[in-house]
Amino acid sequence: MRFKIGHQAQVDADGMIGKRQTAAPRGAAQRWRRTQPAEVRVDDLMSAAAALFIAKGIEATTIDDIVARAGVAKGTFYHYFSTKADVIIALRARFSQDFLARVAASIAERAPDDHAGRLSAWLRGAVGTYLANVELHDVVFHDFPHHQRQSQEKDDVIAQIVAVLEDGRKAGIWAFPDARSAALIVFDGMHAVADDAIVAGTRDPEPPCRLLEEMFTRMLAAPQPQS
Amino acid sequence: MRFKIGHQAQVDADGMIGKRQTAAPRGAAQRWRRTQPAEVRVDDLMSAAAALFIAKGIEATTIDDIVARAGVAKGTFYHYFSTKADVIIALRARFSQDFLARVAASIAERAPDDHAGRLSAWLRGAVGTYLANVELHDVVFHDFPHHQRQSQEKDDVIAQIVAVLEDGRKAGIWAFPDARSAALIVFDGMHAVADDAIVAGTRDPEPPCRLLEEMFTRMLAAPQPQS
Amino acid sequence: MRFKIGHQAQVDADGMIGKRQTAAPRGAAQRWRRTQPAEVRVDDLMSAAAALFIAKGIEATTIDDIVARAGVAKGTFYHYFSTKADVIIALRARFSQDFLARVAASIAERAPDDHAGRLSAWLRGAVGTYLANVELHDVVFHDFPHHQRQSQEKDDVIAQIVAVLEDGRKAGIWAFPDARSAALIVFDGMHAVADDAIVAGTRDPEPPCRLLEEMFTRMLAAPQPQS
Amino acid sequence: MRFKIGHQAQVDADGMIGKRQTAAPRGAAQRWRRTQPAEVRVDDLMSAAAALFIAKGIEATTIDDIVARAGVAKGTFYHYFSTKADVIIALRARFSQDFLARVAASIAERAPDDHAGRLSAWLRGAVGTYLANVELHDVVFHDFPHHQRQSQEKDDVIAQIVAVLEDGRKAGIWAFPDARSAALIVFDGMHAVADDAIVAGTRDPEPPCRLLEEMFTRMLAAPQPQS
DNA sequence: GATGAATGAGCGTTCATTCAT
DNA sequence: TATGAATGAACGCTCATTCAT
Repeated sequence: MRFKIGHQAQVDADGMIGKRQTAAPRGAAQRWRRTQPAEVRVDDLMSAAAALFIAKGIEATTIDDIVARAGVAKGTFYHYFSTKADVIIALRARFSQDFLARVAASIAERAPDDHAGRLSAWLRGAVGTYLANVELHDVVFHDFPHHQRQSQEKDDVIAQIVAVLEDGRKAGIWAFPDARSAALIVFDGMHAVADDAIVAGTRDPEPPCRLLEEMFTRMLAAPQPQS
Repeated sequence: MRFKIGHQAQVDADGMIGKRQTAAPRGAAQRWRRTQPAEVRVDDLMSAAAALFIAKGIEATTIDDIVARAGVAKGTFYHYFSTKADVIIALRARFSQDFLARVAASIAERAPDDHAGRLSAWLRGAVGTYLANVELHDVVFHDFPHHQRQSQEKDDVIAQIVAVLEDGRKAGIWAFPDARSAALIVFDGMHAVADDAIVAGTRDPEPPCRLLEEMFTRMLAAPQPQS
Repeated sequence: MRFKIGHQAQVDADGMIGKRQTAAPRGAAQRWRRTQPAEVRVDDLMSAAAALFIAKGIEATTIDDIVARAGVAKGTFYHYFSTKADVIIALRARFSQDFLARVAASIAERAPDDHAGRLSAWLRGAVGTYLANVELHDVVFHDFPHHQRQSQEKDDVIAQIVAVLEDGRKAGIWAFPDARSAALIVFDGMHAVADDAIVAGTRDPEPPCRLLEEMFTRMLAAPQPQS
Repeated sequence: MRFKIGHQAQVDADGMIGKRQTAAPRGAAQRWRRTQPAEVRVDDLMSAAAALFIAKGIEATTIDDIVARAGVAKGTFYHYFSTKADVIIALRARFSQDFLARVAASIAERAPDDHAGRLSAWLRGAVGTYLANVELHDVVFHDFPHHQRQSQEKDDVIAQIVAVLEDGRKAGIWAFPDARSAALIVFDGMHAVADDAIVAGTRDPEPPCRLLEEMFTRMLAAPQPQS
């Protein structure tokens, strides 16, 4: 099964975020057009860049490398991006949209009042997507110098978690002094534990997910009313 | 009050990590020595680099900038460091040593069996030091491309937290499925909340500290035995 | 009289190997084109480099010198050559092609069965071309560190001599234990005697040519059959 | 058997030219002296340089490399040599002295009137020494930029050959238009054929020696008087 | 839209050499 | 003699960006 998210990239059943595989290969029924729709060119360039960034690092990747891999001329790159940093920003946006979409899909499978289940779904969706795309994640979120402490991307994800948490609080099963802070701990804690799993060598998302579930369940649990 | 940590840097009462201010200016009683003890030269170079990295970013800082600020010739830089990246690594080590030392000092002020107090001390020491040195922290831990998911530096801090947590568990006041994971959540959660405080514009460590204390206290609390 | 050899360089009646002098100066009927055919740029760069190498030596010649003389930007140099050593290699190839062509032309003027004449033609062609281009020869064959004991260039020339010698042997006028060795002695002996002539101050090719002819004629002569 | 030549180096029975192995190792009966006799220091430095030049090439060898290998401080190098080129020149002189001495010894084994034998001895001595020391030979005679077409070193060897040839001419067994030219052909021809043997992969001096003997014997042979 | 030759400021790094001790 | 920290001019090379076609 394959579902399309946004218009730039797609997430397949394995949670891989990456180069779009056009169902109908270009040039099948028509002659090879040197002129491609902007969308396709942009996508080719971004995918080429992503692959190279992952393989050799951002700094070591030159525009020449990117255009060579994308099979276009140097000037073409500058038709679509004004700067190398531009591609990274675009890549970051694409990554985030996909992450958000996938995690949202994961949450949507649970009943609206299954708060524990929704948190668990968030964790499983997030860890799964993260583990499946660490290299790209690192490139767009860490290797890019002068990273922003504050970013729209992170804020969007935090908002997503906050929504889940607030619902649980309203239902009386969770309690916390500040939803945003709790969400931040959930988000960064998730990354920390997932990273550790990677270092440990396993890419099986189950163990870190269970761990995170237990820790955060305790952290968020509303004090039991005295009977 | 001023206390010396290690031999390369020092942390003063304000928690600032940085350029050593020599009490007795060099050359007081003697002629200006072109030749300085290696320690001093290295320190000068590192401090100059740190200041520039913070001010203009790593990439934008040239070796020329660094040596100009340190008041030495370009060759001298390469006498002590083999690469620009070398300084960053040295800076990272220095930062970590100082962080560790300061937090350790903070913990040491509490009684060995005051586990909650020790965790609180860790949090306050960590948040305080972090807030006081974010710029340098960012430079050495984020702006440097190809950061390591796994680093000795982080591991050392994690070990420090693990020690505190294990003590509390042995005392029966805390429970958690895995000490290392708990420590990772504490460490990265601390950064997340502190970062948020910075974005919010306040550098007062008190609010984030309280928040973290409450969240982590719940997360770690051992279930109350049924009476 | 001027005849073209290959497409990169030419040898004029004086036997000078070097900068192409375009008959019709570029831009005569058209506007000055910043963009030149690759051939022309490469040629300009190589000729500028050759002149400078001869004048100041390879090491002392900087890329800046070369591009200044060629009237292009530094980047342009690296558009066509990947390294300073690259130009030298190209220069070497160009030199050899020209040498080979010129000597071949000299030989071709003699009758195919005039073996002594062909050897003489080789010697005269070789000495003449060599004396006319010693400086460039030295630069590309001696001043370049890590010269190869074995080179395609030398082998090509040796093959040329071997062909002449073998023809003479088949005709029964020459005898030698090993054609390649004989050719090597002819080639290096030629250089040695020509060098000595240069040191002696004369650039008149006649005396060394006569000397070489006599020596090699004796060396190669088949023993006279007893009548 | 071991015989000493000059005061700087020695040639052993195998014809190896290289680092002096002091019979009585320094420091045997005495304490290690930081201060060494100038001779020893010079020798250590030259040998260290030679080894490095052979291993990594002249350009790639830095003064730091040399002093590190010789086990002295940088300043010490400049006590004994004023320039990197200086060492090469010294190495060249040492090489030539050894070459000359060894070949002279080889010749001296033949009777003064055994002209063919003396030429043969020269060839065998020269080829043997050359093959045994090609790497060093290349370094000091080829890899050094701006080589001199005319050098005292080469002239000395040429003079040695000239002496042999003239003796043979006076004895009436050889004839040639010019002794110096003949000697040059012998010298450079020897190098050419020896080089070819190296490329061919054999270091057995016998085959090239035989070849050279035959070629040069014919080249030099006085025409048989008509009976 | 697409090309790719040309640009040139800029940077990290090297290393022979000096000289105060 | 011997040291080795300090020097700093010099250089090769990079690469993002432009623009005429």
